[in-house]
Amino acid sequence: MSTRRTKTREKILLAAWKLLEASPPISVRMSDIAKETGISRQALYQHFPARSELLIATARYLDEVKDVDVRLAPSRSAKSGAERLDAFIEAWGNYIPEIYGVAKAFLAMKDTDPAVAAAWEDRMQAVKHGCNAVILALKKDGTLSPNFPPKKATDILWTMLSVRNWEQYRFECGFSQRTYIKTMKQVSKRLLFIDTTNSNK
Amino acid sequence: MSTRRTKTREKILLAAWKLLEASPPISVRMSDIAKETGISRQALYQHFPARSELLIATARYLDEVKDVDVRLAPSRSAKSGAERLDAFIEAWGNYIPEIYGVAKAFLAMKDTDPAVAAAWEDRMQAVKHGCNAVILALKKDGTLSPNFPPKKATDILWTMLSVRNWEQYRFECGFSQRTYIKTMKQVSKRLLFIDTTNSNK
DNA sequence: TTTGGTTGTTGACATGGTGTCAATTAAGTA
DNA sequence: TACTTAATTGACACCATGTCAACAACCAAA
Repeated sequence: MSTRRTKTREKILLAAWKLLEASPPISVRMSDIAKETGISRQALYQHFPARSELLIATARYLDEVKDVDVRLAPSRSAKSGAERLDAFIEAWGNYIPEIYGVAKAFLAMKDTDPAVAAAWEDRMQAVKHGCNAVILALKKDGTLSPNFPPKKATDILWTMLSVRNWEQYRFECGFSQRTYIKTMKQVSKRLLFIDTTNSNK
Repeated sequence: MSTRRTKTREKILLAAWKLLEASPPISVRMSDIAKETGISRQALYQHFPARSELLIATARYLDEVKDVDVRLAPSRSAKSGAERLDAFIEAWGNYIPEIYGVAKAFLAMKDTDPAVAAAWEDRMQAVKHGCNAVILALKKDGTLSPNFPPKKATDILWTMLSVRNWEQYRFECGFSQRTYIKTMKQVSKRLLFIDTTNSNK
């Protein structure tokens, strides 16, 4: 039971997380994380062979703590496709701000580090699967617009809900988080639902 | 007439452009640009005090060569709002791939360099103004959906047409450039047009 | 054609961040 | 207490950016 090692490791991940999620955002160096943890920079490398590994481990740690599956439960148990769409946007859309710091670090590094790119890709594919499930539920209900084949509808929804777009809406367009969620629901419905004389209230 | 200086400067910009636009994309260092230009790395700094300045100058050079205004002319002279929307998407959407290499370099650097961030911001605001003009034309026609106030419609269209989204559609979703354009036209129409018994063919 | 100023070249060096290594100290446990 | 594991310190390699100084090549005008 290397309890000491485990404890330090967790302290490191916690420190990394805290710094990455700091606002205003700062550039987080290995030395910053070491200082925040209360150990030497070199000791960091005994736990994580590279910055990229530490980043990936931090993401995994987040996954664990934040329990994504629980958050997505309402979406999965929704009765109609419409409800499922709303629940999914609610869950994922409100998850983004909680992971944004780490996500930003991933996005900044994925162009230079293949391992980071792969880890990011994984997570984004998971989101895409979520989108796809929503689209399939709509199709099953017969409420998916015939304008878009399911695959394409998935691509569109997925792109619409990207972290980059969240970033733009929040920081460039000045949307509040609430407005963001409301808008995404509104837009996705208008876009993906079959045309009826539907009033989207 | 420092014709020699001017000539070298242009050679540098051309080299930078060529390398940034290279496919597959590569990370472009000052030494790479120097080599491509046929001068020493240090000589580069006699023309551009920093990498960021060189990048910004390259963008300006692109602006000049590519003549954005001419491309946007069809959009501005469109008769209806609908035509204007199509023309704008066509112009901007087909412009993106031509500047993508440089845009990518901007996006990678704007988080660390304020000057780069400002230059990028400028260009994106120009695009946003284009989007806004489109929305206003729709409103004037009375064909803008009442679901979205003009400002919000602009934000949505602008975000939809971001370089990041183009990137995702092209490389993540595997859209062809043609499919991308077609999809953006289709989505924007469906989203922004007032509900009539419109068949979007 | 020589002189002078501009442009480019070479080599050396500072900086800042990542990652490595070796020797040493401090804990924690058998 | 003795052994193992974890952390510390200090030094160093690497790589990209950016700076500096001394020197060479070029072009133009007198």
